[in-house]
Amino acid sequence: MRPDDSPSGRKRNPIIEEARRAQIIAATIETVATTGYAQASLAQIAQNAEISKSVISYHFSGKDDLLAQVVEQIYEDAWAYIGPRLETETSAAGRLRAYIEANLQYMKTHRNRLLAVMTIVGNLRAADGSMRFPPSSDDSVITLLTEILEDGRRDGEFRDLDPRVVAVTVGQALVGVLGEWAMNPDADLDAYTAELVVLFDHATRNQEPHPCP
Amino acid sequence: MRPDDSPSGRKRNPIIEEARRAQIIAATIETVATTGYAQASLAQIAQNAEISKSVISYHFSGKDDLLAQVVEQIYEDAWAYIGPRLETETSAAGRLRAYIEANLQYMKTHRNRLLAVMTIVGNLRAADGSMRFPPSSDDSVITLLTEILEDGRRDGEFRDLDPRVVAVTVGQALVGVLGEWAMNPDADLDAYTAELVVLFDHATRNQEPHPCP
Amino acid sequence: MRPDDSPSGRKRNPIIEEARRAQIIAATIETVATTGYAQASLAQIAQNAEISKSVISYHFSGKDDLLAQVVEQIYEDAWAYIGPRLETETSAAGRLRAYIEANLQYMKTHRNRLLAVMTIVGNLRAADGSMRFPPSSDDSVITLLTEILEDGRRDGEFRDLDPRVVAVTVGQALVGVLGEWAMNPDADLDAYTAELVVLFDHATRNQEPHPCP
Amino acid sequence: MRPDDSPSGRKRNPIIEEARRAQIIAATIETVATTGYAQASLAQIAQNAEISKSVISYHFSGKDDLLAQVVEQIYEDAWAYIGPRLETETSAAGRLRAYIEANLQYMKTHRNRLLAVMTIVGNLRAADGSMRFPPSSDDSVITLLTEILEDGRRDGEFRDLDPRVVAVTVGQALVGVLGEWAMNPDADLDAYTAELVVLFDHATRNQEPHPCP
DNA sequence: GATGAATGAGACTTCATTCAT
DNA sequence: CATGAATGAAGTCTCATTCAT
Repeated sequence: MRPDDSPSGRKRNPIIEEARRAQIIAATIETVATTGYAQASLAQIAQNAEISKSVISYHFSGKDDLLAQVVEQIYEDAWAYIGPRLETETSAAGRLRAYIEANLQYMKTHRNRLLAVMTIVGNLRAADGSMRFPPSSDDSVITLLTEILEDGRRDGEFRDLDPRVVAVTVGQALVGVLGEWAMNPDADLDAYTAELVVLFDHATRNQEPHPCP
Repeated sequence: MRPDDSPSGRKRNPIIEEARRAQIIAATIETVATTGYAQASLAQIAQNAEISKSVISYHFSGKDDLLAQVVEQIYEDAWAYIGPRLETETSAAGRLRAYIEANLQYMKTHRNRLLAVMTIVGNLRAADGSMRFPPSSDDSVITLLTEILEDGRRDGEFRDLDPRVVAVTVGQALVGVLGEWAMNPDADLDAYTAELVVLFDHATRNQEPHPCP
Repeated sequence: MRPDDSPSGRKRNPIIEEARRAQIIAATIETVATTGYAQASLAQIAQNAEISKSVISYHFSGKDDLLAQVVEQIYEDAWAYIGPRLETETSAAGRLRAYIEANLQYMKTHRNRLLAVMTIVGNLRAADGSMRFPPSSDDSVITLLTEILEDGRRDGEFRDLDPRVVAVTVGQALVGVLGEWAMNPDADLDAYTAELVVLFDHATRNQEPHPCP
Repeated sequence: MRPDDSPSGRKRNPIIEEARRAQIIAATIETVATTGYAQASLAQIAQNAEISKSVISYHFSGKDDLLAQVVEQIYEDAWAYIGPRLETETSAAGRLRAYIEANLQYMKTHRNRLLAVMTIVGNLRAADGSMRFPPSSDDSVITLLTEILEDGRRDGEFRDLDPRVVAVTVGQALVGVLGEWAMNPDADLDAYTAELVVLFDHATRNQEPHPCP
């Protein structure tokens, strides 16, 4: 039974609780990133965390719950890094560039989180067989990018593009570059970042006919 | 044990052999696409194929072998459709557009193959835990796109882009759009295709300053 | 460890102690009656009692101890109700009838105790696999009924029956009627009671040949 | 997956199949009778049967399925013994006596089946917590006895009794005597049988006032 | 060529129990 | 006196694989 379900009103120790949760989530990220979805059994995770299997059952209601919380935790964490870096930008193009750069920077410093989130998102299914997460990018990311692109188009910064298609493309381009880097850690992710920024600048910017003298 | 290894005195019947192989692969595609990687047990696949589990073991050396052959079969099949459609194009931009269109068209008519290949590629691992396939796009696809982009840049059709980064981006953009459509079959894939064509045209084309009269 | 065994310097508080014991036993009866033996885990019981699992371990030396005490408590309670109702009877037949009626009346007003005791008695085993309680009826009940029947036979009230067999039969007949009512709470337990009284009156009474005039 | 679910139309070997089924059921009866419900794990059963645990899963869809089939098998078997012994009787009283005698005789020669069926019936629950079998006696037994009693009452053989209550009482009396014997194998079951026959003869027979000369 | 049957490893989960606080 | 946390054993079940037929 999860502690939350306990009707006891007595003291709990949220610090230890949270510490264990974090430890288990970290071990899960490590295990999933290293061994893949199918091999990431609770036994492996517990071994990596150097705890007993049942501790996981004690803190999470099951394997699916654990994996889902891992993804949500990473999304939250990533957004805590990216969000502030968007607010300092004034133009839509600036925010688009900032998003691309911040996203790649975050993942660059958290390779295993990237691998774990990609793996889990692509595999975790609900009981009815439907996917538990949208593929590859959080829905809120697509929404955000769509808004940026709409803003830019309305203000004339961007050409007359389809915001949603381009948003999806940006999201997947990031995943693509990250996937390349995931497979080949020696790839120059900074160079990729720079190139992507230029690419989407070209792809989105409004190219008015030059006023000829 | 595969028949090839068996010095059995029986006559081999390559026709039946091949028919069974195809039947099993088809059932695997169906099963993986419908139920996901984890649920695609040999039992499920055999049930879909209306054969006994042991038949699979007879024709394939194991589950991994089966899944790998499924992917290779689909790649082969897709290329048989796409390849000819590139040859009629003369410009690099034309070939880039043709690739995007042909790829999406093929997947549009083979939804389950798309789902199966995405699922397997993202999950199948070698014994050492490393991925058995590059993520999301066949290496040969990236190579092809890289060549097209290099040609275009050399000939001045394209701007001074990084061919590999853009190639990866194109590949992932396709996967992204396909992923969208995979989740929401009602999405207008043709509209997405058109948008992608325009997007990458903008993203790659050389925008020389207009010669003013 | 039970407090009795602990030479702790703390003051014992027998009032709280007993209150907790009663609360836990009540929750156990409720849980066993409602969910069955296998589902009656300490966690479930603790949840029903709105206490922590460890409290149970503190007051009882283990699950088996708890269950055994539940049964003994119910037997004690039932006898406190039935006993006085026998003392007012003078004939063996009257005491037999009174026992049947009082037993069924007690269970009628304590349905969950009935269910709990039937469940536990039928399942709780000693370490060597032997049953911890005689099946369905307390030994002392059989002894009591046997004595009543012996008295009645000796005094000529009853026919020449085998006291023990009839005693067991009475006991099981009660269980049988209660079982019926346990499954179908709408059954008319009072009608059953009346019928049983008549039945065992016929079954036991000495039917001397009528002295014909 | 159970073989029944296999869509393969190819040959099955019902002989081996049935032999294994019988072997597993026998081992289950043995295990449940000996160790009780809670201790009768699949591991124990498999060990008694000297097979692997998974063989059980192969032939039965789960533990509940196995236990339910054990009960049904025993009921069937018992009826195959009892049924013919009723048909030779012409009076209701004769059939009542024959049922009592045949039932006890069957169980006397199959002590473990008795113990197993009592144990399983009292414990096996459906997913919603409700019992899977009526307590202590098959419904069809109660129905049969009720019919016999109704017949006897209609024909004037029996007094004006409540057929259902008496039927339940007979059923439970049998269980009671069997329970006694189950606990104490040295008990004289034949004596019990004779006593029960007399008891229910007295309890049911119509005692018309003797016609005095 | 194909199959039914069997296997053993390993998966997830639940449970009664213990211990420091 | 009570608790939250942790444990390890055991439970049921699924799976890929093998083998005699």
